[in-house]
Amino acid sequence: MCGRTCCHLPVDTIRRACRYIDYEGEEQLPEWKDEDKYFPSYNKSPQSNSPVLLSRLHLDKDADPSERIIASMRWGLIPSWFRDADASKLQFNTSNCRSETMMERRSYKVPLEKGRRCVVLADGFFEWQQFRGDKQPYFIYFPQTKTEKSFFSRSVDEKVWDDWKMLTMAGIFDCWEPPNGGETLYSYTIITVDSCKALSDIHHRMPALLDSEEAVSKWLDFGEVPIHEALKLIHPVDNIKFHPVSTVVNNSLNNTPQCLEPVEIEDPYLSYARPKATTKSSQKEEPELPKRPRQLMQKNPTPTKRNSAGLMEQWLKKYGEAYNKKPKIQ
DNA sequence: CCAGACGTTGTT
DNA sequence: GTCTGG
DNA sequence: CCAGACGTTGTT
DNA sequence: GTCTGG
Repeated sequence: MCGRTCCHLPVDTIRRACRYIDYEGEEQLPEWKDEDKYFPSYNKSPQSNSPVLLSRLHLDKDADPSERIIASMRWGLIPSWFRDADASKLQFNTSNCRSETMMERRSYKVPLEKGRRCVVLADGFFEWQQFRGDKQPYFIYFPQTKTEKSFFSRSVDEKVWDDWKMLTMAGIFDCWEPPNGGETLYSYTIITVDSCKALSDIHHRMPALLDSEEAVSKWLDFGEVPIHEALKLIHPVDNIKFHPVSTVVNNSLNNTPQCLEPVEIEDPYLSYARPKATTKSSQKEEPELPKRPRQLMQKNPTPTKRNSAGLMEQWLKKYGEAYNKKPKIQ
């Protein structure tokens, strides 16, 4: 599941991390709508704003459909029909959306049918593993080109973050007009799936990750890629790294780099070791033991099947597999 | 037809 | 136990 | 997601 | 606004 992220990079660094190649083969930096509504934090919770990618076609009627923009949006989707004057009065949770039922849920089906697909950006997300009533948080993120360790020390040179590969999560957004007037509120939900093998020891759900440029492009391009094609992108993704972090992250007010710092933890598997019951009378059901989380080395993701025609297909032929070969800016 | 919901997570 | 606020 | 509140009257 | 339950 996904109820906390880290997104601490400044606007310009994020824009550079989001450079991409459009269908004309041109390198682009996305424009940022509502730049001033984004506040970087090592500890972002629902109701706060984070950067999301979306097709410019949502805002400009005759934009190139492959053109991406970044917008600051509220985490926790407010359906367009919500009538209370205060968005925070919504009486149900929309920070996550189950992929299995999203086409049946009124709050998600309607925006999905309008093509309101977005890609939520973060340095990574946090997940809490439960054992013996305790909770161990982990930081979870895409594998990096530079060694992961170089990002997490206390005295890290902030410039190393220029090389961070941001996490890209599939989301749905909606637009809400405050009944008493004011600006349109853009808000989003993060789609969840069963967890991948690598994460299954930590938790049984995870956000739907888009782990290639091709997947991001298809999820965003609601003009070229119909829902039934886009839904094929929503599945567990194993291309992931993680490490345990301090419980400092538990309190969302703790906005410090310590939230990312790896910590040594007592092996929960060993901590469960105890004598086995030998008599029939004490043959109670043993509580299930959490397994030792392992850092699994993952292969490159297999490219998604290509189905759509026209510009999209041409673009894919040329750039679809250029994933990770980021062209330099200038 | 009207009334009322509209959502996810986890869990002994 | 359940909801709100961060 | 976790942390922390969960309530009213009247009072200084 | 739209769907489900009665």
